[in-house]
Amino acid sequence: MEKFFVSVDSVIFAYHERQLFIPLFKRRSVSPSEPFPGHWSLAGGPILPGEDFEQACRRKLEEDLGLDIEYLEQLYTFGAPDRDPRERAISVAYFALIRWPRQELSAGADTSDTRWFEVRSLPEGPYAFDHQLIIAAALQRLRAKVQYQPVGLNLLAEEFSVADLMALYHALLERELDKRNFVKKLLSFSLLVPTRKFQGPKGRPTQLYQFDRAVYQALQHEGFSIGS
Amino acid sequence: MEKFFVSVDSVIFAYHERQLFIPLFKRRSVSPSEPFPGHWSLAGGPILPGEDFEQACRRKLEEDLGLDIEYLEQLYTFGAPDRDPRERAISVAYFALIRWPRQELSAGADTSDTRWFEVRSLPEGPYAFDHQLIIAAALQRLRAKVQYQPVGLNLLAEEFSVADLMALYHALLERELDKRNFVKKLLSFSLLVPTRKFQGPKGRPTQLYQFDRAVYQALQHEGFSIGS
DNA sequence: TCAAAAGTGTTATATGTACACCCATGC
DNA sequence: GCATGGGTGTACATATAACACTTTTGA
Repeated sequence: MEKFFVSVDSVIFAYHERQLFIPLFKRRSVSPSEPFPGHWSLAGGPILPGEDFEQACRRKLEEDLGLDIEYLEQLYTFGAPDRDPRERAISVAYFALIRWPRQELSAGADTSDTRWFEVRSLPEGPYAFDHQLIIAAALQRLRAKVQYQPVGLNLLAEEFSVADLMALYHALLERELDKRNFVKKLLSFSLLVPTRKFQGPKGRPTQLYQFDRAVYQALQHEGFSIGS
Repeated sequence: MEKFFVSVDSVIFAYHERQLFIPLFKRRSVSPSEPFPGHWSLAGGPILPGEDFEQACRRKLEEDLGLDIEYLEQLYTFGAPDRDPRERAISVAYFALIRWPRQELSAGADTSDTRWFEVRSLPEGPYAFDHQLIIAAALQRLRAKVQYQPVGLNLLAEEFSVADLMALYHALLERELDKRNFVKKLLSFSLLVPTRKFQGPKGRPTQLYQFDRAVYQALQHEGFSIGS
């Protein structure tokens, strides 16, 4: 009976100024045995004894980024026999949604560089292990998810405008949405609760909203669609 | 860095006489170190070196049931620290769809009893490990899947009647479907290709169909819904 | 008064849903 | 001729999609 190395890796999404970002870590070559020095990689690492997968993800993200996770969902488990050049290793991948952090991110112990990449201009490479594959799977999942579930509670600030929310959908779906139909739909579910008006640097003030948590949760289970 | 036992476990679905079945194995107590003797368990076991998860699933199902798998999809990875009483072990769970086998099933090496259970009357227990949880997750996934993707190609015989297909949906969704609307929808996609008429023991002969593979595949990706 | 961003309704089309009777066969 | 299972169409309700101009503000 075989034993394998098991680690968790997380694809993290954060939303800022109407763009969607993923943080990637540039691996340092701390020891000669660490593979893929200088390659881009996800936040992740081994699971401690007694820890379950989610705890391991949260611990790693706290260690590497000093971040609390809003939402965590198991994505897929990657286990191609040759995915780690050293020996057989499997990765339980998660995808995480977070609020854009206020302060600068702390660099992790085994990384020399953390950078945020807009999802439509991810680096070409090189990527450590099969992390490029994992990122692609996470993006695909989030794109699918946005079509039949509410998304945004764990990415947007507490208060947000309809335009913010719509830009999130736009970033993911890469197609134009109709402003009027979009608002109409959301209001028809009473998913949005108006809070106050906010005057930006330019233009007419915008109405801010919060999600109605109960409705949000209900729609997560029942599903809905946003349409045009 | 920790190493864990890694195994695959498959929840298998097969459709026969308008009912949906899952095979379960009654564990023998071959050696005193094997846990859960006499408990119901899924087909599964360790992964061999050099084998990926899917290969391991297929090998196990061939060994245990002498079956070829039509469709295999990764379901979820279970890794609660206490799920195996012996030591830390994780299970990469798959769900499999197969055509109802013509001949009797062979009993596996480490099982004393294989039984097919209709999904609505699964045994109360006891189940080995967290296999009850895994089965519940698989059923939930198949129920969700049936709502937005075509299902049936890998469960039904090559030729089938609309009533067969509808009964499959009925078994999963546990609600009544409208015969007329059901046919109308499927024909509108040209998902069904008529083949020949079949005279059962009673009643009017029924029109048999095959799936149009190209349309089936397209709908798997695009998604669709069946409605009432 | 201009530029910037936000807000707002109506109509046509497509889709979904409800509903009941006749048909072909074997016995 | 009757019991069994299979087949079929229409009318109504709801949901989606397309579409452009006016409002509020700061500079």
